[in-house]
Amino acid sequence: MEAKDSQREGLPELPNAEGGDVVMRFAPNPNGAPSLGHSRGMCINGRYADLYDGTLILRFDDTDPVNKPPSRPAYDWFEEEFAWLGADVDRVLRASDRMDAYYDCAETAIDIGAAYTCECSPEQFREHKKAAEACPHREEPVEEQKSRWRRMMQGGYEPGDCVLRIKTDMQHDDPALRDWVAFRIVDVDENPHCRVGSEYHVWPLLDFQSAVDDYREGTTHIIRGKDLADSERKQRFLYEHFGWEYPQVLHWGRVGMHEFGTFSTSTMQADIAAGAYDGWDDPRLPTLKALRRRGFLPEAIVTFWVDLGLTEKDIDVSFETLAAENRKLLDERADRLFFVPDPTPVTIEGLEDPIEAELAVHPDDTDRGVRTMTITGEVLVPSDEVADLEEGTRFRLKDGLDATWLGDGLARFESRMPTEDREGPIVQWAVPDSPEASVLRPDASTETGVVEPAALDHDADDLVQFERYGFGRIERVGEDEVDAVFGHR
RNA sequence: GGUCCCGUGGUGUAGUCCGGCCAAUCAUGCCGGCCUUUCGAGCCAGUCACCCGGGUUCAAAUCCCGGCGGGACCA
Repeated sequence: MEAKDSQREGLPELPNAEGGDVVMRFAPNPNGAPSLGHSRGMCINGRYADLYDGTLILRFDDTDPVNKPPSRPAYDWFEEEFAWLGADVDRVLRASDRMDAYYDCAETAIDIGAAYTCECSPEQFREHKKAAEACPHREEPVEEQKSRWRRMMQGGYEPGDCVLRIKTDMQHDDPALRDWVAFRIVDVDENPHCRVGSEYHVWPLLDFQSAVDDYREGTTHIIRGKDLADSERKQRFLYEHFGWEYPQVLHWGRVGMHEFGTFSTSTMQADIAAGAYDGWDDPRLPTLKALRRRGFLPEAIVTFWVDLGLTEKDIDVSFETLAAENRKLLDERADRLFFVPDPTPVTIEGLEDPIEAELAVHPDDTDRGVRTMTITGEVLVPSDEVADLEEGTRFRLKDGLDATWLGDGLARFESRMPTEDREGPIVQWAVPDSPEASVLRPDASTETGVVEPAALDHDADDLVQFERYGFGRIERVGEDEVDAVFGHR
């Protein structure tokens, strides 16, 4: 590492990682498609695991079938997006596969007097909490606790009638930490879990499940949102009961993006269900599916997050910053194409011979060849580019010819390319009978027009630049038409 | 109301732990210019910041105290 006054390169060092054997985990709830927000966790955890040659775990914390019910396809989506972002996941775990381990821990906790079963109603316990006094169940003998736990496990309680609590400190300054709930009973007939159905009705809460898994998997470093700062304080009580060593924790603040607002998966899920969006890859959504669809490269997303680093500030970043990262990469890679939105015909008068226009596939790399289009007298141009042209104005059909606007869909040929000087605007164009094209815009509207024939040589998923229009991704290439999705300028 | 976290330009970010080389970094944005067979890229220039007030010190973005502001969790 460099001296302290040097500019930071990449991520800061992980604290207490000298000994190697770094184990990082990314632990989402698979209740929808991974969002840009999730990708922060994937990128940063992935990068650290890489940097320290450590282990990277993808762990699904899917133990809340009621409030944040996981969704079946989301598990695969997370694995796919993780791979897309270029991270090597060493292990994939699902909390819902590990219920026996949580139960084992619960029983041990009861045996050693670290946990107790509590039949207080939420209201009753709130009173105890407020009064900083133990509830009557806390001090009952272990045998009584075990028997109530058995009753819980055997289905002898209704949801809410009994929970398992971890003993902390009923006088703790922060009431939220006083004897927190580790397990509760769930009505799984009403809320079946998408993977294990109604097999279990006693479910661990996140703080317990996550703590146990972090220990069992040997997690050395946890990076999580500072909204979960209380989790650490809660979990430390559990770790102390068991004599475990708590991992290093780093926090980051909430991230929002001006253009998208929230990254909330639950909100997106609800909006999609309500028909407000066409699906998880709707271009209006900040999901990785949508961004990929718009032609974002994983490297751009990784760089974007690494640049932001790990700050505890709550920040609102601009989509433009992400687009700028992507543009840097795409500018070099994307082949150029002519797209003419909302075309209107223009007749060029005074053209004696057809003009063969040569268009570089990439303006900075002649090795990539040219496309040719022949202008014979009529071209298609974007309506709004000629709408305000005054009669007598010189303009240029880009890479084609210079002409003078005569109004009313007529223009007079002046000179072929290349010419010495240009005056007036540059206008995009296509030849008649060009393939039709549609571009899905970021607001989910569709812009239709024509595209140069060379577009038909592209394949779905190719990333291109429609000159003077923007970067995007080809979504479908048909016999004589092309669908694309707009990414950004 | 309680507990905790955070305050550097328009947006992010480096620097804060270990005070001086910080009249403060880099990116993005914006403004202007150059270049240009793209409204992309590139080049040049400009714009804009250490929340406030005290204190310590020869010296404070950096340490201390007090405000103010924002956020999270809990109630």
